[in-house]
Amino acid sequence: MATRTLRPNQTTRHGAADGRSARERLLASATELFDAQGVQTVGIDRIIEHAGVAKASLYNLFGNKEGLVRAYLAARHDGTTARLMAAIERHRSPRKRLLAVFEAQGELFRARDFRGCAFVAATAEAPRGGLIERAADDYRSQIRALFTELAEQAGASDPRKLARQLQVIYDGAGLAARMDRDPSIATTARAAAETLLDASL
Amino acid sequence: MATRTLRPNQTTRHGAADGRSARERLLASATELFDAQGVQTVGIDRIIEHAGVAKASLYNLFGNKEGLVRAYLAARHDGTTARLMAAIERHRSPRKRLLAVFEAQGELFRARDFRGCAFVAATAEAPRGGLIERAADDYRSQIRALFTELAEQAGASDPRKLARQLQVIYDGAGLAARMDRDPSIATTARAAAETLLDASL
DNA sequence: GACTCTACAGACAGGTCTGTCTACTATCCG
DNA sequence: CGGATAGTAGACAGACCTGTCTGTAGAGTC
Repeated sequence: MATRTLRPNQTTRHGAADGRSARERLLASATELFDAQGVQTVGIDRIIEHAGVAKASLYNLFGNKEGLVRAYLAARHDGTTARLMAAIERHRSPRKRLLAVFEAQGELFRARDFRGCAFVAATAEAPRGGLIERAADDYRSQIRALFTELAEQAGASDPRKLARQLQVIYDGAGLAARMDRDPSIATTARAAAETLLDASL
Repeated sequence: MATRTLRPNQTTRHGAADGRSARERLLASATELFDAQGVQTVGIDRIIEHAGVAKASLYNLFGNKEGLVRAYLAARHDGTTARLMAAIERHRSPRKRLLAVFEAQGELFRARDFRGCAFVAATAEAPRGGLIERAADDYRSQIRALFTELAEQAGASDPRKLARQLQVIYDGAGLAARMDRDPSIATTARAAAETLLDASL
């Protein structure tokens, strides 16, 4: 009874022990594995083993694999937008608020386990027109709306055009950071954003 | 014997009939399916069925699935760089040559079957440090060298910095075109590239 | 005509995948 | 105590995966 802690995420039934519920452990496990190896590559069995959770729990909680993927993407969506908003809120001047997005992105890149945008990876092999594509569309339109608002407040003469340009840079930086395994691309992206902002006034 | 043309890619042995060898048909089939559904999702069986080729031929010609993926990526690499070079060579002025890259990219986006950069998709679920990642690295460093050369010739004060910025835009445009299913992003990218070029002189 | 090369057809092994199902159990709440 | 809740363990079906193997056949070459 005392010697029960065999695996890191082990628990004494009912999701107690480390305080995390089966749902939390599954989501954490899925996030880790999906990020590292991709949604298609990682199977259910590996996720539940790593989480120390029964397969039935996964299907009770998420319905099927796609449900788990959606939850994983939703959590990422919320986390990323929260991060960006927090970085923006640290500044008053519209110019600094806009550029703060690219600084927050740089912090993300520097995280040791950064493996690129989850939506980009997930949609690469997902069926077209499915729920995963929809989740990605939602995420992207939210980011675009954010850039449009920031561009307006910064006084761009054509805020939509600037917003599109900024999103291209945001996307490109995220992609380059992953493909080249080079977080320093964020400073390049910030500089480019600044130049485009100046030119748009 | 006369009624032998059942499937589109059917042949009368020895790669004759439609003139394409087993290798060509496999590569065309793999390209079509990989582009549409992803490297992990598409299995060997579907490729050979679609190509009208025996499984043994695939393994004789490419060794294994990874070999086929590499050939697919190599063909894409050559095709894309050739396209870009051709677009560049149509102009004399260094400025126009540089911007021609983004115009060529726009043409690519407008192709009906555009599904984003194959290297981005393939590396999303490929094992790290493997041959696929290597192929992507090669491709990217070649594109970077191209941008650096164009930036030098266009008279940028810091050609490397401009090249990195341009590659970010190039990457971001390709990603946005796929994710948003919107080829018009190419004109946004071209405009951004022009602004950055002007600012870099 | 014999030989070699290239290709086809398809069975097969061994493994992995998702998703379902049965049976059991610890904890909490009333 | 007695149920409800939330979980565990693991067998199982059915599909699909990669890769190997055997056998056959057309076409060019000597």
